[in-house]
Amino acid sequence: MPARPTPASAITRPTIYDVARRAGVSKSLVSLVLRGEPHVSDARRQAVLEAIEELGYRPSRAASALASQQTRSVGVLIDDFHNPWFVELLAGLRSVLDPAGYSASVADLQLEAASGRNPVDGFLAQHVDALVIAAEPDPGLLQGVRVPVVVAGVRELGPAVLPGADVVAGDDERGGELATAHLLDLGHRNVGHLTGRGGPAAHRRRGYEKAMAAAGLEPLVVGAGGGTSEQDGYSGALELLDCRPPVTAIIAANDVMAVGALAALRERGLRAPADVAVVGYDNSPLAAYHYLALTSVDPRSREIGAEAARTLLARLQNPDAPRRHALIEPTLVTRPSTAGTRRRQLHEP
Amino acid sequence: MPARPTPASAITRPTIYDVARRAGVSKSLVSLVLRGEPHVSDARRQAVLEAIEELGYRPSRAASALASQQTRSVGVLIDDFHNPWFVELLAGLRSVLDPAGYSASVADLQLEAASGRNPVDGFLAQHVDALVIAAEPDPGLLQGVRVPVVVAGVRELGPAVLPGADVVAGDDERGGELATAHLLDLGHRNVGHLTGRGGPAAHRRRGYEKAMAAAGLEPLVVGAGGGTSEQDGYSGALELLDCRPPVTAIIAANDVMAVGALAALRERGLRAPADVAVVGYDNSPLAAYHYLALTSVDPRSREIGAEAARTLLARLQNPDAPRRHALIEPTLVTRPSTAGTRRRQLHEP
DNA sequence: CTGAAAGCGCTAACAC
DNA sequence: GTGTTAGCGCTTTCAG
Repeated sequence: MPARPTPASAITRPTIYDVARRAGVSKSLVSLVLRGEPHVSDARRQAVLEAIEELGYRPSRAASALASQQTRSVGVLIDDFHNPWFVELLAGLRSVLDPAGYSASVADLQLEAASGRNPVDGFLAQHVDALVIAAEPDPGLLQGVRVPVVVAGVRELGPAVLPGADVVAGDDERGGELATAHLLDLGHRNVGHLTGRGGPAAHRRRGYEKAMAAAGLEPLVVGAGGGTSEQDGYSGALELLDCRPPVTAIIAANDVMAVGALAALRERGLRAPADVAVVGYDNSPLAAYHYLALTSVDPRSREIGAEAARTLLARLQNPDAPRRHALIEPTLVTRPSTAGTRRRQLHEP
Repeated sequence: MPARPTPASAITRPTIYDVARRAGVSKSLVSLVLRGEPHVSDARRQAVLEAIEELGYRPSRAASALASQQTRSVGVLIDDFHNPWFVELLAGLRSVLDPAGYSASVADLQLEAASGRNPVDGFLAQHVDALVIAAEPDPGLLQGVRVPVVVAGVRELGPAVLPGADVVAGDDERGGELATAHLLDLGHRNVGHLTGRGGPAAHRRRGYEKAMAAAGLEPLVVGAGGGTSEQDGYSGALELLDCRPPVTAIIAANDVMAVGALAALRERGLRAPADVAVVGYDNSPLAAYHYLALTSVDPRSREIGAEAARTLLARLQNPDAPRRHALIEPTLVTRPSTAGTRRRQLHEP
């Protein structure tokens, strides 16, 4: 039977076979060179490399995946592309995955949900070798997943929904403590906290409460069960400012809420840090803007990503290794929003 | 020769063959059902669907791509994940691509460059059926690409680097005019502009200059050749504020620069809009924060994405159709940063 | 160290 | 309408 004619629209790309002929070697040898096997003579390796170059050859991932039963790709499930913390996470992941020859395929849970599809199914159809979950998805989504899973950044998900998954997360509780300790050090006593739904917010809140209790102070929390947007931070902060005695410092569950708090202060004719100090969480680009200059807890997302990738690689290597549960230590980045002590000037150097 | 043993780590997923056996039909029939062909009896179709359900069968994209020579996927090249304008673009793209059965694979130019790889090569190895370029990549990257390309959002790239590519972009020049006209309407005469490198900034600037000229006013531009970050906006605005006569309004090439301008105002003891009105571009989430409340030009990125996807589908259908070059009309979103006229109060409703 | 040969799971002719 | 069959481009034994 004659070969099927290639579709008119198909671009006939050179195959491993063309490379082999051009280099005067066999197909297998080309495959060996591509995979970086050491047992190939330099002369032939050179010939193959040149042929690849001359032909503009690019290996077909589809063919290689089909033959080897692995794609050397991992699916990364992000919560929401709007929330830029994932960018650093991704950079960290790739810094480890790339050298190991793995590629990352990214999906946004919000976007997928909006299209009514299951992002995990998509990854599975793609035959990803493993999954990184950097979100808090509906538990059902992960049901029946048979590839290794690493939960990155979100501490909650681990033991509950995914008994087998490794977890690499920021120590949000520690971060909450850090922020609170900083304010207490500055002499603040009436420190309020803006929280919201979700695992990370809950841990941050716990850290705050722990540090307050340790100092013998009464915690003052607002926003539990609500959202974590700028609007939520704004209305929560208004609530906090109406408390008596008035708060002299506010810790927000994230930077965006902290920006909302700044708006609330302004609306009340107050300034940060002169009247009320403000601390955010995430150390996002927002926090560094001159106009905002927020002291913020840095969860070190890049580290989390890199560690998650290392964990993944180890798991791929040894599926039966004991589960890992790593917590990355956050750091505090101080900026003018908490500069000096109370009643100091706004525009610090 | 005996079948090669499946690797220990491989998860043996059901194949089309298993489904066929289970449903009591042939493999081809299963394939037909999957592709939604109409010429299949309802009884058999039902049987196949049930078998698929029972087995938890998921078609292998690798196999299907290899056999059909098309992946029904498109590569989307974003400039920088930190800049969230791509989120809306992507949502627009997917709103059209999803129903058509295409999936989108996203890469970030910055991140790829950092790993020293060529994102376009990655897409090509993945055998994407088409490319959406939402960035201004090094011209060399696109050399020798043989799949259809649509340039989305960036007007410059089109004719110059990619003679064959369709272009769907925001009308940045119009946006610049819109912003300027708004300020002129408000009675401003000394309107300064913060610009920077890149095609979009250049068009926005041109719109500004055109509108100023039409009103018989002298344009005042700062930052040409520089960056477009918050820091650049900050230092540029400082420069603008030192001009004589002093500006009463500033148009920034994007929202982030506008935030930098706000910081510069504050540092000079000025306020927006009471002393100086400020306009951004992109209508990003930033602009909507209470604390910033920036009037901003909305490029309607979601529309751009949807239109780009439509263009792509049309091109895939008919490779020889004439090139399209669509410009999406931007809108202006007014907020307190330009509220009222000059010398009015800050906190508008 | 190299070459031959057998599929990976699926699609798309073609014959039944 | 339905079954048969020959590959898609690559990896991977296994024999030279």
